[in-house]
Amino acid sequence: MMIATAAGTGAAKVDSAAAVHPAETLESRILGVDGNDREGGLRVPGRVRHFLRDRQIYTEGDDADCIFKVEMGVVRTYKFLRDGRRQVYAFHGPGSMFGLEIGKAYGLSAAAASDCDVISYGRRHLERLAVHDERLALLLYSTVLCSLARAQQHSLSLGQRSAIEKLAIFLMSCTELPIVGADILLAMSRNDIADHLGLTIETVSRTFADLVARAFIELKGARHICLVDVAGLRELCA
Amino acid sequence: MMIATAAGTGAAKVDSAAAVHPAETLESRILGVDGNDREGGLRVPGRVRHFLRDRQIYTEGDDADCIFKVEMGVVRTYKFLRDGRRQVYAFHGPGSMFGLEIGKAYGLSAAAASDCDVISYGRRHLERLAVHDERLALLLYSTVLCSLARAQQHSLSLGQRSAIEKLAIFLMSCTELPIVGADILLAMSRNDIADHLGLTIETVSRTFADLVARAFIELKGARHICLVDVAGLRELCA
DNA sequence: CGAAGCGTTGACGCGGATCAAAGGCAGTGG
DNA sequence: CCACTGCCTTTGATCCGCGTCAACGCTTCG
Repeated sequence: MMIATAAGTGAAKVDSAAAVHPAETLESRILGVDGNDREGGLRVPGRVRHFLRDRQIYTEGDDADCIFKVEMGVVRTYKFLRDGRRQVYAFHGPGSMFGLEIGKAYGLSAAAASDCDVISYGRRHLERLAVHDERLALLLYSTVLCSLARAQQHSLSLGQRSAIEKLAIFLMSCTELPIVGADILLAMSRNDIADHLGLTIETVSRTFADLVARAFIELKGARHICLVDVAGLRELCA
Repeated sequence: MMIATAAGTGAAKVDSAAAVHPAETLESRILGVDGNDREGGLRVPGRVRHFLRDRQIYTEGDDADCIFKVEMGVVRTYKFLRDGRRQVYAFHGPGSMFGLEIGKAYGLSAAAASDCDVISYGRRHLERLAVHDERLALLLYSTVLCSLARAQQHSLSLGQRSAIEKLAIFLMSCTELPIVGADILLAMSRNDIADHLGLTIETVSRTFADLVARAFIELKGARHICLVDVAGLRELCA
C-alpha cells in the first residue's frame, strides 16, 4: 500500500514490477502484490469525489451503500470510543479499496488523511454484477482477504510489539517497495500514526528521535523521512 | 462465536434464536448473527478430523489447500515471533470457519485449543464450486468479512484498551448471548488468553482477581466463570 | 507420595502515558 | 518582507500500569 509518496522512485518501480511474489495465485494476481487495484482491474464506472484533508467520507452507523477506491491521496478508517480514545485501523493509498461491509451499516468511519480523490461505487450494483461476473467477485473476495491479512499483521504489532518495533514496521509498510536509502513523505500526522499504533504522539515523536539516534533513519522534516538503514529496520520487524 | 461452553443453556438458545439482528442483510442471513455456520449452510461434503488439545492443525507457511470448519471444541489461530512472543489472533468455536487464504500458503498457524472435531474442505474444490454456486460464494465472502470485522474489533482492544477492559470484552465475546448470571466454561488456558489480549498470564490472573473484587464476576474454578454483573461488564466495554 | 503443569500472589522495575512547556512552520495581515 | 497567530511537533519531568522475576498453592497423573 502506498500510504506515502516515495520521493525519487524511478528505478524502484522497475524493481518492484520485475519482482515475482512467492505467493502468487489466482486470487492475488487479480490485484497487485500489495492487494491494491492500481491497474484498474475494477472495470466498473464509479463516481469520482474529492475530499479535503480531515473531511469525513462516511461515519460508523451510516448506511453502507457505497464501496470506495482511493485514486489519489490517503484515507484513514477509524473508530472512536466514548471517552475520546481513537483507533485508526488502516491507511488506504491509491488503488486501495475500503467500505466493504457485511451489514446494512458501516462498522467504522472513514475520513481523508490528506486531500484525496476517491471513486465510489454503488454497493448493490457491484454485488449484483458480481453474481455473474466471476472476475469482479474474485476481486471483491481478494480485497477483503487482503484487508484481513493486513488487520492480522496489525494485531500482531499492537499486541506484541514495542514502540520502536511498531514504528519500524509502520515505516516499512509505508514503502512496501525494496528501496534502499529512499525518502518517504508521510501523508498523515503524528496523531494519526499514534492512534494507529496504539501509542501517544509524544511516544511517536520520541521513538522517531530514537530511530534517528540509532542511525536507522534521518528526519529531513517532520513528515519527510529518509530510510538510512533498511536492513536494520527490517531486522527490527523480524 | 461460541468459544466457551455455556453451562446451563436451554432457555438461552431460544432467546438467541428469537432475537433479530438489526444489521440483517442478504450476506449476514446466510450465516448466523455471529458469522458462524452452525446450521450447516455449507452443503458440501468434507472430511471430519479429530484433534487433541494443542495438536497442530496447520502451520504458517504450509500449503493452504484446505478450508476448515469447527464442529466441536475450540481452535486457535496464532503466529510466533522469532523471540518466542506469540499473538493469538482468534478462537474459533463450533460453526466457525478458518483457513481461508489469499496466497498459496497459510499466513498463520492453527492448533486445537481444546480437544475438537474439525471438518476440512478441499480449497480448490470449494473455489471451483463457488464460481457457479452463488450461495457458496456468498458464504465464503461473508465468512471473510466477518473475520475482518472481528479482527478490527480485536485491534481496538489491543490498541486502546486497558487490561480490565480487554478481559471484560473477552468474557462478553465468550457468550455473545444475552444471558444474565450465566456461567461460562473457558476452553482455553490463561496463556492463550494472555497471548490473545497482548498481556502476560500474571496480569490476566490479577485482572480476573480484580474483576472478582469489584463483583463483576465470580470464579468457581480457574476456567469456570460466573458473570454476576453483566451490565457492569458491558459498561466496561463501552 | 512425588513430580510436573497450571494458576495465583507478591515485590520490584521499566516502558510508555501524562502533564507541562518550549520550539518550528505555515498562513495571515500589516 | 516581516511580525503575528495558531497548530503541529519536540523535549523534559514525573507517574503508573503492566511486565518481570520469584515463590507458592492446587490439581492431575504416574
